[in-house]
Amino acid sequence: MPQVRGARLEAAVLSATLAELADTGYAAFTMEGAARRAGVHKTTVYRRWADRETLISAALVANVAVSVPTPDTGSFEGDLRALASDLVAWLTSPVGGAVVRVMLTEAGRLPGVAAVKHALYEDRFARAGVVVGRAVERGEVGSSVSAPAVLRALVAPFYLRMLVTGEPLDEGVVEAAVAVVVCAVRAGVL
Amino acid sequence: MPQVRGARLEAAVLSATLAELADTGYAAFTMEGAARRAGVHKTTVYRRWADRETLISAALVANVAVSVPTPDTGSFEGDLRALASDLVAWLTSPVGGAVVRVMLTEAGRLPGVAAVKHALYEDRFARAGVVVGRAVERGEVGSSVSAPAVLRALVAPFYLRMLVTGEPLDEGVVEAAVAVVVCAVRAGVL
DNA sequence: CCGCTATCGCAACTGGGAGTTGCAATGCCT
DNA sequence: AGGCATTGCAACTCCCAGTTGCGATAGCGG
Repeated sequence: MPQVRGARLEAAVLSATLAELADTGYAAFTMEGAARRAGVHKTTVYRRWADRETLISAALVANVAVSVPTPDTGSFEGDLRALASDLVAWLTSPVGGAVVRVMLTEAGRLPGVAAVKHALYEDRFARAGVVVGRAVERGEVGSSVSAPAVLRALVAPFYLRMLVTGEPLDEGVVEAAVAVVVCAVRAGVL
Repeated sequence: MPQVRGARLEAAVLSATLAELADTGYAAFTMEGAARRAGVHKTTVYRRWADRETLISAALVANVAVSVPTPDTGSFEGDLRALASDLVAWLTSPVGGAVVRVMLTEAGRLPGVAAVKHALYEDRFARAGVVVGRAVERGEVGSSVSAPAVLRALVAPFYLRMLVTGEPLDEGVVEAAVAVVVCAVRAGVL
């Protein structure tokens, strides 16, 4: 068993941390468990990350999806579908699911995590603004449509299923959400 | 300082447990902290509840809103508004907010809590079924409307704000949610 | 009013995980 | 091969979960 060190070790520990979080949850997470899973000694973990919260924050921050391209399918409905599909794919992926779940529950109290959350939302709302703006230019929707309201209405059902009811997420849910948003926008209630 | 015992003590400990959960969160919750807040010794807590999880489950179960009357305002929109307002009032109350937050995050793994959650959802869906059924009888909506879909669409925005974005919950949010649902039902997409 | 008993407070204990320290071992770069 | 940074390891303190035995007390019936 060759001793691993440096960047490979760091990546192994962060990955083990995420796996451990997914398995046991935030409350039952232990530094020793993560170290053991990474095949590394506890002291080594503490040399790179000050404490439990710092390690967990780092693992989450390293795994949030960064800038993906803003969809441009040529139609408002197509763009909404693309946005929704991307989010559902992320939420249903093993890593994404674990990251979001932990980030939105106990770890949301950690300042580093809160900052990343905020930046992520800024990005998402900006993206929705671009999509809505193009739809307005095309004359598909009125100029009074609120982009944040559209985004909230679009994603709310996914988080409800994931965090509250525990119901599964599939393409049918995406279609339903898109249909509701399109209908609400046409009726002028968003 | 007179020694408290019996039923009053039990109530004090459960209340302190909820307060402690709201303050520190599930992960940082300690039996000694809850006991101290209740003005009671740690041993006494362990005599009534086997362990940490049992105590937390008991505190949550004792504080979930039990059967409230199903609204019957005479109109579909009025009933939806009543359902939504009740939920928002519960979510924004100190006790309700804490209970829901803890129940939907880490404590959801506890079997006793999961059972209560399930029962609560059954009740909510049944209530929504009654409201939709009456609207169908009145001819306000088509008979193909899905009551679970209506309920999900109605409540999703509240949980999104509470658990994901952290945005405030007020009557404006209720109105917006009701408007979207009414519009979607009329368009036949729910 | 007094004693009986269930209940509570308290101190002391084990066990495990957080976080720290000093030292020996090992990998990597020159 | 030598030097240096990094890792492994053992030993420590501290805090909280959970347990035990005993002394104190409240509220009960007589």
